[in-house]
Amino acid sequence: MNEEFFARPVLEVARGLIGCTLSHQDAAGVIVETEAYHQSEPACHAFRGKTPRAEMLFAAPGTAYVYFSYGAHALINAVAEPEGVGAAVLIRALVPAAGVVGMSERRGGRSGRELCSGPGKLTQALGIGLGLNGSSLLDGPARIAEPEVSERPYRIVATPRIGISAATELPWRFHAADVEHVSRPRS
DNA sequence: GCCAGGATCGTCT
DNA sequence: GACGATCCTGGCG
Repeated sequence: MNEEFFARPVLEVARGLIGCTLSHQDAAGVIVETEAYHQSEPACHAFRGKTPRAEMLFAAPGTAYVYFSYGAHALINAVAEPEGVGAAVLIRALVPAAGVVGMSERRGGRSGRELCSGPGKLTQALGIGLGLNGSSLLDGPARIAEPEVSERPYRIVATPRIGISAATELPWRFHAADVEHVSRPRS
């Protein structure tokens, strides 16, 4: 995994991250669901420019953008596109791959699908907090690695994004088909 | 198993 | 002063 991977158009990065592994400390999981956000559309925090919160979205590709949502949950994004462009990919769901015991402890004893099937759940399971905002996903505490096999193991489908009220028509959510561990829309 | 409602706080208007 | 890129709990069947 290198900076060039993240410097591409955000939609390509969002699709390309499916099947990659996100790790932090001794825990890791395979990414099976992502969403793309870009400064050109109103659902993106960078839509209104470089506000203090959104500033990290304009940082170097491969930077982690971590922020608090609904007062209680940390959500992690991978900054995409060349430096200076406000865009990032929200990691929405993982299939647990390593350190499952620790993940279960941090998730209050839950197991299986309930460990990582949501953006707030997976940060809690991996122990990722606000302190990781601005760190590198290439060589920082939390890292993203490409699959060991060259071929993509998952068939990927694109659907509308979840939990937003603006630009809901864009099919910028990507997830692995036929995988149980993706998050479920509240409908 | 399903649904309704509450928690909770940083950020921008 | 309102609003979220959400999750958990409790009530009911």
